[in-house]
Amino acid sequence: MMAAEAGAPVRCRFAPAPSGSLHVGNVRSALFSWLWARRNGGAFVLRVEDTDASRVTQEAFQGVLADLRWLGLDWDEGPEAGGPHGPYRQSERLDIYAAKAAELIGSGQAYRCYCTAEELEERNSAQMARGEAPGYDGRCRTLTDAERSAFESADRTHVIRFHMPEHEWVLQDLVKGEVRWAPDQLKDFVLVRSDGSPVFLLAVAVDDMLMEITHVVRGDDLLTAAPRNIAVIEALGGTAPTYAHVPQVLGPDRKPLSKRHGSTSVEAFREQGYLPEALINYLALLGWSADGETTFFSRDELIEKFDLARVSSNPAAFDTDKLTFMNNHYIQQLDPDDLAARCVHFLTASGLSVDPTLLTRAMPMVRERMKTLTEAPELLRFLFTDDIAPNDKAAGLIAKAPEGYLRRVADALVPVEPWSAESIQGALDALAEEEGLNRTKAFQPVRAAVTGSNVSPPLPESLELLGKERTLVRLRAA
RNA sequence: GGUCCCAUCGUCUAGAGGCCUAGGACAUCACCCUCUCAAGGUGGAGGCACGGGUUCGAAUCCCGUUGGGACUACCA
Repeated sequence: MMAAEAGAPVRCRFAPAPSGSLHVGNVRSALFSWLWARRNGGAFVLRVEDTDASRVTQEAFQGVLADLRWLGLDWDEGPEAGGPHGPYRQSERLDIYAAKAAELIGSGQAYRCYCTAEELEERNSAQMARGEAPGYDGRCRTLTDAERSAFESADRTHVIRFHMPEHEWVLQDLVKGEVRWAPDQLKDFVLVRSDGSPVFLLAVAVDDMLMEITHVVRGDDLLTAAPRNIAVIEALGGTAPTYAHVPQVLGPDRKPLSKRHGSTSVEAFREQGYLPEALINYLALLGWSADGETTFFSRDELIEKFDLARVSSNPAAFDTDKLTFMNNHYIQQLDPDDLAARCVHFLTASGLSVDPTLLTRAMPMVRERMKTLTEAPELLRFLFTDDIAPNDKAAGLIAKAPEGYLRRVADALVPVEPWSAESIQGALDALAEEEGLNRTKAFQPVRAAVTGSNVSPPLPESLELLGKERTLVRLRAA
């Protein structure tokens, strides 16, 4: 149960089940693992736990890879990257697990167990009744050859069960600290099912050992699996990695985050207009902090500052408001070309035909107004369609405007040259003064007539981008 | 039931015995700025779960209680 020898290159891994898009809780584990690898100049290994092949589709598998790529969590070894410890999909490693299971039987550290489900259940409840910790009692551990063949000829199926060494287990966890289990707490467990398929406990141990993983960063729901992982690795003559069990990510109700809480997948956040930069920064701060003061970290700063030893051991609730705040911050950081490129998808998805040049020019006036990219369409709609039927509030504003005001605005704008935000504002202000209107009263009807909404980006800038022709047409139509 | 993990503002956290009349951020409230909406600025309210110890001194150490969570599978 010793950590990998000091000085050895750090190798971290992320081992998701390919169940479609990644859950943000898993992403945080992946991020911490990735950061630790990068921080130490080590390798990040991606391994896919797809032994439950029946439910794994190629699409789900690709979804996981796509999520990691979108987030910028690149892997040095794994599917599509290759590496010296492949294959990296567990479904392609079945013969390896079988060989290791046979090896354990050969060395007497695992055995065939013929107990039926009914028998196990019966003995379990008896243990419970006696106030003992339930778990396998070791009955088949000492079967004689004769007893074994009797079971075989009676057509009994068997599993391969690991003989858990009966001593105290001490785990030095990077996040949880020292955790101990008494000798009678950890019972013999199944390595291979009766149909010959490996169980998670076998596959993980074998893979972590063979892939020479030095640090396992994963959710603390697996904390009690650690001594069993370690036991199997040691039984196979390997050196167990160091573990870091990070607490679960909770929902607003403080229950472990799940689909129940709405969209929690990377794909969902992407579709809701969140930036990978924001998601990464937010997730990094969920359970970790550099100093308690700093909020924004670039990727390089995270790599430089991240420390598993500073990861909090208490569970954290996911707060969409804070993520959204960070998203707005990162949107403001993007240059117009980049932001525009990221907005295109959302604009076209809502049926707008986008002029790329115009879109880029519009970015400076909307970027501090967008909390998510999904807000781009409503903010910029007026630029990319001429169907600008006023909403209720806009209609109200137009109705309340002084008689003929919009026509006079149009007339006042006709001579404006050059057609720039500055000169447009000058013309609008001059007219407002003549009419005895303050800016609110003067601008709102124009905004309503030109954009169809009571809310829009700054008016003079909007009119500049829209162009004189379209502006005048809309004013006269209203 | 048993074992293990966890417990600072609503939320994320700083805090590793005196620097804490507990700091920062999100959210919230007020004000400022202002052509709408944002963004930005200033300020306010808001917390050490409870009870015992240890100590000159505890958010920090120990024990207990309470409350969450995980595990206890031929799930992972």
